[in-house]
Amino acid sequence: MPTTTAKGAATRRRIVEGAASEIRERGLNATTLDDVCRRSGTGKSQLFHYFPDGREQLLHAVAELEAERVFHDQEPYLSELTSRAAWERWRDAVVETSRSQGLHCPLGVLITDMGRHSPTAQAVTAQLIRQWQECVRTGIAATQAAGEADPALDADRTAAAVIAAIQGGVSVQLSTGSVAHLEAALNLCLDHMLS
Amino acid sequence: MPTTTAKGAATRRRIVEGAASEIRERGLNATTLDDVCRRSGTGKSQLFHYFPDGREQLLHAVAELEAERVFHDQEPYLSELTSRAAWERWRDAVVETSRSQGLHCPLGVLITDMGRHSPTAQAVTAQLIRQWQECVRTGIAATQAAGEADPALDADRTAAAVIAAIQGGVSVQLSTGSVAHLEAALNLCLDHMLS
DNA sequence: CGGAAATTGGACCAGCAAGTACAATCGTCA
DNA sequence: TGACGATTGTACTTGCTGGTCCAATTTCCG
Repeated sequence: MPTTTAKGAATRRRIVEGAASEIRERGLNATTLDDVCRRSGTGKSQLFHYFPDGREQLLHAVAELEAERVFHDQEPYLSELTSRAAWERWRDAVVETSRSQGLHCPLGVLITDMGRHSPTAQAVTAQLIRQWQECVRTGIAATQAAGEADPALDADRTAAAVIAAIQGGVSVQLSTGSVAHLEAALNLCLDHMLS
Repeated sequence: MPTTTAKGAATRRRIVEGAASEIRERGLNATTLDDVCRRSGTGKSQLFHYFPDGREQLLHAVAELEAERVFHDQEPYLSELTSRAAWERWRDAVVETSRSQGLHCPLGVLITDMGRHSPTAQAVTAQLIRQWQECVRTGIAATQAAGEADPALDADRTAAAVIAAIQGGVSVQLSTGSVAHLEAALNLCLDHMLS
């Protein structure tokens, strides 16, 4: 592994981001390394220079980038989940993000496309799920502490259910194009928690 | 399209079932037509004889088969959903099926793998979702009529949430190997409905 | 400056998978 | 039986994709 300069790091970044865009827009198995090179204005020699293990290694980097993006999108809402109004803002943000991104949703791509085939990407998604669920769990506990949520709920299991609801809504959206299921699932979770 | 004899129909069936097994066990993109031929004890000439449009057409047939299988597995439970005990039996059946099939779950394969890439398979999954959701909706309405479920619930939206919960639980399972999210999501739905 | 190391371009290779060609059988029905 | 269409085996073609090679060029740094 040669030491890398600023220029090299920039190229590497262009490659990863180009790959992420390409995968989001056209799907994982439809994306070839040549596509990535064309998109990022590089050649295969660069790609294999920065990712000596080839496709797998690049995919791992993409998975990390997408995981970070998903988490980053949620963060501003996740930290303030204590009131019903805050939960509803968060729900609206989730639905709206999913609607506007449509099939190009990083979460959907990450979990449904990448998660299964390469074990390395699977580790990244598992980590994302854990981290995300932990944030939701914290929000639920805070809402309970604020007296706005049913104190009898198991915060961790409920958080798991919320994550599954989102994931399921997104999956259905990927098949049908409609966010109705995502909305319904989130509404049910919120209604159950905040009563 | 030549007229097909009994022997031909049997061969065709073997091909579709072989393809379905192969896809369930090894994933969609890892399954080649040669794999399917080897598995079903046929050759490419048969495959293209019965599926002149090749891979796409075969995938469509596989999607139909899997959709039917998913629906058929649920059917005995879906028709008797009126009491809490019945809902719990159904939940246990869903979880157990998903657990035992693990990564070989037809539903997961169908929606997460096949649904997106070929529009024809997408139509099949959309149909499956509609049909399934309708059954759940009927069960919810029946439970409400029996006085065991909250009558204020919108049966259709609730059914949509339940479908999303299952789908999400299965998706998470495909990434993490654990059915905990599926269980949590279904439990939340049941708790919300039956109170 | 000047050389070593990093970076880049682009041709090339090997293998695999979808799809084709075609001839050889098999089955059925007049 | 015999002919015609359905069925099947095999070898082949074609295109693409991940990955390699190597020489040219740029960048860094004493």
